[in-house]
Amino acid sequence: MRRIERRDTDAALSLHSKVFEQLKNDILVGKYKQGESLNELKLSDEMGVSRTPIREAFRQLEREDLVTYTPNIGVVVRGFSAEDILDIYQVRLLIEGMTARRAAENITTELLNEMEETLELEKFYTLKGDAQQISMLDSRFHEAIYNASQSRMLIKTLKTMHHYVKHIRNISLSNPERAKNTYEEHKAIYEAILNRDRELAEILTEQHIRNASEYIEKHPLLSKTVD
Amino acid sequence: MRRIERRDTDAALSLHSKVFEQLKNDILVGKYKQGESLNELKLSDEMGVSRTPIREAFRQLEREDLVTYTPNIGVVVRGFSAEDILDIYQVRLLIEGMTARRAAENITTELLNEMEETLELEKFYTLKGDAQQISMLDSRFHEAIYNASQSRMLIKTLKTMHHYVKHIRNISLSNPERAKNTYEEHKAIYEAILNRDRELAEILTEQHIRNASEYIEKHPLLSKTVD
DNA sequence: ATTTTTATCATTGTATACAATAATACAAAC
DNA sequence: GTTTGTATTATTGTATACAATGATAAAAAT
Repeated sequence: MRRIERRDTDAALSLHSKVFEQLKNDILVGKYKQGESLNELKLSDEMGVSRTPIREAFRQLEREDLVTYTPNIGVVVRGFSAEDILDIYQVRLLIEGMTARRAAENITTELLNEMEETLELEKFYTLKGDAQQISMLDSRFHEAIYNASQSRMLIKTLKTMHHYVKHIRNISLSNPERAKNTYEEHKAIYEAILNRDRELAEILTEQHIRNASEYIEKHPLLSKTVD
Repeated sequence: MRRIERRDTDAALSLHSKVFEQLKNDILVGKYKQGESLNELKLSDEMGVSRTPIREAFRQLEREDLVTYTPNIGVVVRGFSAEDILDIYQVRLLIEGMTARRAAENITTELLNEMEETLELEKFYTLKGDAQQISMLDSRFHEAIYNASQSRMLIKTLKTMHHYVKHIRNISLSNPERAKNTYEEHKAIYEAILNRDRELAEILTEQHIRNASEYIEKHPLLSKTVD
């Protein structure tokens, strides 16, 4: 039983936001399995909060497509399948290239610095072999590109998919060779964006996604259903 | 033990769902303008419900990117700009073609019938010149393709964008010539999917989006900020 | 034994009460 | 006049109470 507590560091966040993050994570790591229905009273008891923030989190999970909701019955977990993962990479392949192109056009110096710093840290932890940190930095790198694209729809779409991607990445980046390749590919993309080379940024990004996708397809843990 | 089935005719929507639909619509038609903050108590008073369903609707609007939320302060309307509209059509151009391709591969007879019926009605109302109905049927046509694609991410992404698109369509389809062209283009796409011609379905859909986009760009009402 | 009905319980839906935080107005200090 | 501090008010955040609906089990009817 995990209780949600207010600490000084996250005092700004409201309970319903924390409940949302918690439930999202729990679903993604498989604590709640596909088809399982979530009970408001039980959850509020476990988390030490009332039903109100639980319900508000449910409405968010519903919009993020992580649960399905039926009036007077409640929410059941959707989880995601191997097909969903392939789906995500197909869609990413389609739109992340364009996002990188837009980033090359519109990126601010602030975000360029953010990317540079992220890359340096990524290099450091890749040498060190810290998969957890690498995965986190990978996310930061990609999100910087999303934000740089200046496209509201691309940002929203990619960020929504991203919480699925993060989960997958945790597995694929535990392979040191894939981690090293990822760093090299990121570096090349960064330089293309730095040089405002739209065409190259797009091509390299597409290749990067394709590589990640191919790695996943042949990975035994990920080619099977993940719920 | 008798199995109890839930018919979809007895919609019995919960209040928070209705509040969500209402607020979404109000934002899209411009009742609440960009930057305007939404007051829970005021809204619950106006709508004759308590704050609870209002807040739950807020959490949904937040996830749909229609408002921005700040803890302890509340939500403010995001609205959408001319750039956002161009954004939407650029992203649609990128992914609806692929969606149609997938639909051609995976569509069920049930959805084919749905498309056919939609098209017939569209023809009827186009001749009649009922812009309201045409717009609704246009949405139905595209959503049938989304659903046929069997891709969870494509469905989610496109449907999320779709509520913006619907609003734009209401304006562009009031032009009888554009309405007629739209019908012809839909019919061609339908036949490509019916014949399981992936390539053609993709190409025609891309062209269809491109046409719609071009019409919008030169439309005086839509080339300016719409909030 | 099976089905139907009825009663009971569990769970969700909504309203309201209270707590915590932010916004505002006003007064005091400089 | 501007700024700072403080009291007041408005608004959001959460918990709880009650209502409505669905699920379940027992009883009655066939």
